Amino acid sequence: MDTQDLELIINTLNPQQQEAVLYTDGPLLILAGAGSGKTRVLTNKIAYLNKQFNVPLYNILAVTFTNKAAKEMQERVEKILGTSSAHHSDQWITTFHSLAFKILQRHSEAIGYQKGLVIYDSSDQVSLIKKILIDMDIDIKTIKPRAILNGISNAKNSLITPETLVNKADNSFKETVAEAYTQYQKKLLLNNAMDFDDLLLNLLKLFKEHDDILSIYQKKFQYVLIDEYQDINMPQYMISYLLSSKHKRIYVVGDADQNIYSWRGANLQNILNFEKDYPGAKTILLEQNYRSTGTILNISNEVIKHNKIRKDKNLWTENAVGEKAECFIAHNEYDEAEHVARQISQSIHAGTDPNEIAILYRTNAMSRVLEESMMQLGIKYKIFGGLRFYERKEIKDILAYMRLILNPSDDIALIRIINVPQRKIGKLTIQKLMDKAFEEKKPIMEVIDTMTELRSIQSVQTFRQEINKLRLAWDAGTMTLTDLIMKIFEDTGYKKMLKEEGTQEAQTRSENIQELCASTQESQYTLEEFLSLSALLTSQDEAQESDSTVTLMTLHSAKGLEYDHVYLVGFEEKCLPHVQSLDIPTELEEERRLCYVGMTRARISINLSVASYRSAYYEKANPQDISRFFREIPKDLLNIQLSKKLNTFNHIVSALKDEYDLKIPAVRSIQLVRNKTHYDEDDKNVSYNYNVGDIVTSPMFGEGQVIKTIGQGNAISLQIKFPQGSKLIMPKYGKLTKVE
DNA sequence: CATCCTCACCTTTTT
DNA sequence: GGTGAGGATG
Ligand SMILES: Nc1ncnc2c1ncn2[C@@H]1O[C@H](COP(=O)(O)OP(=O)(O)OP(=O)(O)O)[C@@H](O)[C@H]1O
Repeated sequence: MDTQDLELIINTLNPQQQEAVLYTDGPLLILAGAGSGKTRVLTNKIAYLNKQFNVPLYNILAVTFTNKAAKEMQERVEKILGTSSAHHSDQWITTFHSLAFKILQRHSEAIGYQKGLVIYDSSDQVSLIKKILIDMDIDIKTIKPRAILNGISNAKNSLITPETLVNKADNSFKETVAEAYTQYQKKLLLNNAMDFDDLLLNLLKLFKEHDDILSIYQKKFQYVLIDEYQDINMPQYMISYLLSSKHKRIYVVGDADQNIYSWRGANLQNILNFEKDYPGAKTILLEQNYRSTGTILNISNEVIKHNKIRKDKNLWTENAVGEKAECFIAHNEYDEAEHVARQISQSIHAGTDPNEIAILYRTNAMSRVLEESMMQLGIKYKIFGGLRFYERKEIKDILAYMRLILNPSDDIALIRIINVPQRKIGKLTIQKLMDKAFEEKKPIMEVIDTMTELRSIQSVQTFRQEINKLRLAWDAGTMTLTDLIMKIFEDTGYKKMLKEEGTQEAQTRSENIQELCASTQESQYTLEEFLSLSALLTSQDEAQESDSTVTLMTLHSAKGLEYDHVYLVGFEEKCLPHVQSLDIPTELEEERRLCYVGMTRARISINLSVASYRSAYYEKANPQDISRFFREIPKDLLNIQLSKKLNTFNHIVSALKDEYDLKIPAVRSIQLVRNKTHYDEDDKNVSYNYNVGDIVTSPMFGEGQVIKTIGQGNAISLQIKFPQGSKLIMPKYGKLTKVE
């Protein structure tokens, strides 16, 4: 039996991969390009350690980049080992942040925290820092809270303490950051809370200050495996170093070309110096790509070669050559989105599994237009990123109640919900409570009784009683999380509030809370586990795999994933590469790596698209140049397709036409000619006579009503409201018929 | 104290 | 195009 399993683990790998799995004597660095099976090696290695050496899974620490990746790896390991190895409860295939949280929860007192740690997500951070800045008499209009938080986060990622930052501050902004940082950490501690960065820092602190505790985990984690090592930051590097410093059984995999998180402290040096930091380390290169077609690999390799700061590597495949990459030149982002949605729709009708299609973009904001097109064509899709479930107002409100029940000194939670639903406790009252708490350096709950002069003190006391009642009920220990959520929802009047609002939106919110409830039905978590988990879960973890849906996400989120068909939209200068990185060579190279990551997600096809004009949210449409990365793709591996909707003169087309074989859309070229002759006639003979209110039919959109006319004569444009939305159409081109 | 309105400004990427 | 701060009004 066992030997069979072992063979299964080994035989599905090529010789280099096998070597990587079998080598267990000391530090191991696996350097490899995209799709070469790095993750597969790690997965099989875990299975191998378990099967060959009987290493229980609880002695193996495997760190992945996202919770989703961790879950996937867990599932794959389970599949290889069979369900018999149900060490379910004590599995450590996880992310650095979850690892830190799990450990810190157990030892919070050792670093000056109490039990019941709370994790602050980014909106909690913002409200806390705002509060601090206001206390510091700083105008949050001139100094943006986000900027301060960035400064703090950068400091943390470089292991700089508040004190050091104060000493290093050499201008007033830095001084502000340093002072805010100091206050921020104090407040967090007071609220028994940590932000994401603190999880790592505090774990490090725990390990550094408590040899005995470190030693427990060094013994526990006999093997340390780390995926995506190129995107590890300083604290993460230190944590993995400490954990493996006794036994040196640390196996890491990474690809320097996929380093895309340097902006949040990921340091390439960590992987480049691995052999130096871990003397005697063995390095294995994986060079065969199993994921993509020859063409896709070729294109990606050519693009990434243009990075100067880079070691070249030889990545090859035995897969079929495959199709050329498509590149669609659209008029604007709407045209682009429509085209992408059409293509996808056709592809799905032709039998493609929607789950095997992904649309990738540089910024979250770009998803909206795409979503609209997907909806119009009735294509089911899911979005990674954007607003997470746990970041929705109503969910956070309920969670805030839960936080306050768990931890009465959580002022942020208190302020969030003290007047939701309304209890006639206004800004002034809250301000006074905050001031008092600030003065006395006590949590708000504890200063309430000293504030008898407040007009709405009665409401505040009632509120406190309400919370205390809920806490009492919970502490009795007979309630499940589901019960608690329902009780909060009903007893606080939240449900009533939503009901009375009566809007569609309120209905949705109510449903979301029900969903939160449902999600706790089967969980075994304690209240604090549940709360912190909810802060750690990202949008990536929430998606249900069951449906057949197309995936939309940012290039960053696509890391580590793979799809048959990849649509890479916004392949433009200022977009990819992003405008903010154009002047900074190192960041430009990171953009190129991002492009490389995106392209190498594809197994079968890459579909690029470019919008000739794109409007950045508040601006009007700006002409866009095609991405420099486009020119780095070998010409013979590209099929360029022009949109029918392009203006007669298009800057991208004229820039490309001498070098590239541009396919003029067949329909359009005929139309052009025909229109040209018509045009002359039109000029003389036809006068378009459309007025607001006219009913028209269009072959493309069906029946609609004119809601606006722009221009006149044969150059008239009509804004027409169709069932699926309003369109701007020129009757000259649009073949409209007037319905009398 | 609550609600409605206006105006400014905006996110690049995420655990 | 949307969110949040701040002001005017009930
Ligand atoms: N030896 C092999 N034989 C067949 N298929 C393989 C082999 N090794 C890996 N694969 C497949 O190749 C694909 C890529 O593997 P994997 O995700 O492990 O690569 P990776 O190096 O982690 O990629 P990336 O760095 O791009 O995320 C997967 O579908 C995997 O199943």
